[in-house]
Amino acid sequence: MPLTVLLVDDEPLVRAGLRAVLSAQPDIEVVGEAADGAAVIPLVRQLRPDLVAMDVRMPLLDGIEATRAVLRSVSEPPKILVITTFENDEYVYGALRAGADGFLLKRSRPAEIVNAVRLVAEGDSLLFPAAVRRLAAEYGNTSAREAMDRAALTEREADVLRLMTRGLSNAEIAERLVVGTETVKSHVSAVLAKLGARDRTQAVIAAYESGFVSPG
Amino acid sequence: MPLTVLLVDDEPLVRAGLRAVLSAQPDIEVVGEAADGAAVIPLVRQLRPDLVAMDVRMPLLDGIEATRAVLRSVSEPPKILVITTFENDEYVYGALRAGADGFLLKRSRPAEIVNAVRLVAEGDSLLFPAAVRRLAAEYGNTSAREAMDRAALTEREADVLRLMTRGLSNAEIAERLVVGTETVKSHVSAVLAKLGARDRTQAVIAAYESGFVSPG
DNA sequence: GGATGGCTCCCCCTCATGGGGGAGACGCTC
DNA sequence: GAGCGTCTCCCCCATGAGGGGGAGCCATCC
Repeated sequence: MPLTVLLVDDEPLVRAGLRAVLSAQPDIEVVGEAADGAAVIPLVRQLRPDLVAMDVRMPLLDGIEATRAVLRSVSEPPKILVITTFENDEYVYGALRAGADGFLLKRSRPAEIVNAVRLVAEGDSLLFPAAVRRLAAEYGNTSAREAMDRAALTEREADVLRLMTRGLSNAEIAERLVVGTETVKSHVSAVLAKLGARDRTQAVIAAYESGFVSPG
Repeated sequence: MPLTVLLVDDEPLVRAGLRAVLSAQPDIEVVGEAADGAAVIPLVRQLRPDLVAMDVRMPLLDGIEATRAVLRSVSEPPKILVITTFENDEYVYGALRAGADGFLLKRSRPAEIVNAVRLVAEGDSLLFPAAVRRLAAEYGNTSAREAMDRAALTEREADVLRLMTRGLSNAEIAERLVVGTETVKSHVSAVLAKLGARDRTQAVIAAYESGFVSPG
């Protein structure tokens, strides 16, 4: 059975784009659309989607209030993926506090969007790596490392990512961790998926941008 | 005899900060200040400093031209340490090509600033510290200055490295720069050689560690 | 003029990388 | 006990990446 998604955005163009990107996936089905937050609750009750992809800035009822309302009024609420244009959107922080499971930038590439939908639907939290640092700053007493944990990296995956940021190859990481190269490849693939990275270079960039590691 | 330093920066605040940091060292003496590049040459002739700490972006005469002018017009030129606010290094690489001996980010910690001044004054160069050391080790009796020259990126190579640090593939870089992928591969190979990196991931790491780019 | 260096593009080649599957062992929770 | 997640390892496969060559064009410098 496919992954069912409800789209909520006041811009028809954005909805059309998301529908095109997501419907192209065999395992994802867009079951409905809404143009504002007020229409979300009845649609969620009626359609029972696995995930709601929702803009944070909308008329009538914004993403924060809509998220809160959905979580209150539905017994088995869908996962909620908040969509935003800006990285440093204070609305995102509010939405995450209200219970959203992750957020995504509108300018993300299609592959990243699909990846984010799948990850959040599967229960992992997802924060766009470049924004983790800012969120960590906003949370104040929360460390960047803890914010990174919201991206659901396991201990071993974090070990692997750390060695990746030292420039090690898979074979060298395997030697360092005393495991097989196939194991390292599994972990690397998991890291790439969770960070929304296409290759290890992008993963290292995400690690620096997120504060997972710092220069010097 | 103390290490004599001439400060050149158009911002009085920066000069005051550098003076405070450097004067606190018993072996370093700040012998003069200048607010723009045009004032550098007469001051160098008059004061004969061991080292000039110079901002790259200045009115009238920028750091690149000032560096070139000093090296041309003085028989025994001082070491030149280029200071920059940004990791966006068009100017820095221009200055290094013009003959500067190293560069430093303004946001460096005081200890790093002092260290950089001492190192450059002693004849060591600061560029990509890790890469320079590797190159020096590889080429044995090669001086640090020669190693740095090898590590001085051309403009095009800097362009490529910058796009590498944004996670782009060779094909994407080629598209962005409107050249062929073979050309990009040539530049990438040159960048890897100059940075002492084995692959693009290590090059990106070197870029972050050196301040060529910075997170956020 | 010749030399140098940067930018461009081409060939061939090897191999690490990453995606697609799957599977067993272990420890945890329900 | 069953289920789940993590860690471990395996297969096949396509391809991007990087090394080692070479070459032409152009600007600058001597």
